[in-house]
Amino acid sequence: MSVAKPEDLPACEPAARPRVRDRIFETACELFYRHGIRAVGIDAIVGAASTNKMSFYRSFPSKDELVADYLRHKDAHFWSWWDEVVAPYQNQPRQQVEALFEAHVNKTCSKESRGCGLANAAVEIVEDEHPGRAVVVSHKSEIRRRFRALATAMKARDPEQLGDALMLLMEGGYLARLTFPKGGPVVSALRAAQTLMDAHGA
Amino acid sequence: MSVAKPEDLPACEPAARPRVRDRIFETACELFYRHGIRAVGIDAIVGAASTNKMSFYRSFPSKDELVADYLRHKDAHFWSWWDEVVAPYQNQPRQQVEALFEAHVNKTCSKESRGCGLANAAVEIVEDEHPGRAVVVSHKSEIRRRFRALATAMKARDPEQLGDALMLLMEGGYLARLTFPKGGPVVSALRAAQTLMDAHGA
DNA sequence: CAGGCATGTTACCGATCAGTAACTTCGCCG
DNA sequence: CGGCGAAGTTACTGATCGGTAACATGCCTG
Repeated sequence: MSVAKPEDLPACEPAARPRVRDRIFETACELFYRHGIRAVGIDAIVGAASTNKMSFYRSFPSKDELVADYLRHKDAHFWSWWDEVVAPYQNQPRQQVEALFEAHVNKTCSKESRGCGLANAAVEIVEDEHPGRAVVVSHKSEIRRRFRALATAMKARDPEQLGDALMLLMEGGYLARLTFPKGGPVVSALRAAQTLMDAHGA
Repeated sequence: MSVAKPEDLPACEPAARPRVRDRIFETACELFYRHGIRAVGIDAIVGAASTNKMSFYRSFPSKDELVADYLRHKDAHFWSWWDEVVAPYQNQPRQQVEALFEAHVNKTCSKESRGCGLANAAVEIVEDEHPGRAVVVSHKSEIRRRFRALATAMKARDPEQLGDALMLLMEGGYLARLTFPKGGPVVSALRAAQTLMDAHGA
């Protein structure tokens, strides 16, 4: 592993892999999201990435580990999206939720959307031992935690109840997206969230 | 079922296949629901049903067609559940929705639950040509239609908006079930539905 | 008993799956 | 130029995928 002339400056990062690994990873992410995890094999990935299987296995220990990486990537991407959407409304939890739902509706209605990659993985990955399973579980737990925290911050009458309800609205939109070509019921998500927050006096 | 000496009454149904087909089908339904569609192969099904592949292909034209049958079965089962839950509350749409959500929460929290088989199929089946795809789409469309009809019947201020919101709550519960071992946010679904209906003056 | 039909058995097909070995080529840098 | 590492190439493994052919049973009924 660690090559780097040991004498001077061992280059903190492991030389930042040139490109093949990134090309494979990017391709895999798109294919997994668009067609599902089980539906996409290694051959399909390396084919689409214009490389070969050996180059793949030089960069990734196994498909399952690649899947876990894909899910970690989706997780990180999701939270940076969240933080970005929320940023303009410091200490305004209600506005934060509204911004989140507005952005969520837009994102989910776009024609490239296939819902939430993490949620889809929750359907496809059943085995507890799969390295991606833990990523999915902790992702969804964090969503619940954050919605409840927001509900608390906005002084809702029953914060846990409101937080859960908001999460259900969001997750439901992801799921519905898969069967309704234009998004379907998701379009009502923002107003539903507002109605709930109003009713909770927040 | 119907025995009937063949001399009279030629039994309109094709003699109601004895049992192998049913054994296979029942086994397949359980495996598909528990482990997912793509994760379960023909060999696994016939193995679990204590038969062999030939007997399978004498009863079903292909795996895809079996999957479609599985989904049609889930669909029929779902609507008979719905009608049953709703039956005691004729012309009381609000009570019908409450009964539906109460039953939904109970069902979804049970430890055998793996959410909604149709929704899970929406994740796994991406190809438009797959015979199961149409079943899933029409199932979800009908859910939306019914929720909107209920919202209309209860004279909600904005029936389409309320109907969609109720659907999102329900679908969200199915999805959350897959990551939260005890059901998670679903437990709040009934109260959320009530809050929404209250707010819509229904 | 004879016939017929539902089922079981075995072996196979070609395709694809995840994963590996051995060798060659390319491009960069000293 | 010489060398080294990253990448490409080809061929392969053994398992599993969906699906089929040919044949051997069993069992019920006429």
